[in-house]
Amino acid sequence: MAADVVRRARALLGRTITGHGVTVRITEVEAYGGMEDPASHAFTRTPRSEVMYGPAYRLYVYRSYGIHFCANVVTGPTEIGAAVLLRSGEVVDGHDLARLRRGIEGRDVQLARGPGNLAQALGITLDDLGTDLLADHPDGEHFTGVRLGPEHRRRLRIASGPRVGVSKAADVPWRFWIEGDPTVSAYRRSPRAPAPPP
DNA sequence: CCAAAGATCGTG
DNA sequence: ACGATCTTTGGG
Repeated sequence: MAADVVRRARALLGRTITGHGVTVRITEVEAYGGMEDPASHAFTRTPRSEVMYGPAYRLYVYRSYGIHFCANVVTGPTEIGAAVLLRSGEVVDGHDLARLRRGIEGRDVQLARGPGNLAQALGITLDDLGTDLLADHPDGEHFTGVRLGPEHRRRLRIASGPRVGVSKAADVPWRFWIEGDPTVSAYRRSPRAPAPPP
């Protein structure tokens, strides 16, 4: 369970995800342990988080601070509610569209840096809630949905640390990123979290 | 019914 | 350090 979502979180690093014409290589993620994890939206079962209890590799999307969307990969098993928040990525295709959606030019490392920015670059909204991220699509036509790319093969140097922005379980080191990658976001502790241990 | 919180981000 | 912005959640 806990080990499972962590393993799947780490396995998402280096893998690509395509959203509505933009593809990113995932460089930073956070694991959330579902009903056992006080920081998870699935800690208490509510309508919002219902898809988290469903089958693995579906998309869980929520609105953050009324402003952004955040995209998560549900990791199963069903009824547990575990999921992985996609925090940052490197845009590898659809740069123009990503720049347009983000309203910035130039600094491409910032196109999908941070979960709100990543979802925006991929064009992910609540309309995409529940999407099967592994469903294959007929090729030949331009694909406009959301899908994960093939599993990443090579070994990566992975670093870890506490999750960003959570007020509960604030010191659980379930944030994972590709060491040294410039697209990884900065750590920010929640102001509501209790003081860190010495 | 109402109040509060929130897995953020850009600016100052 | 702060505000934007709004949905969801939980308490009374």
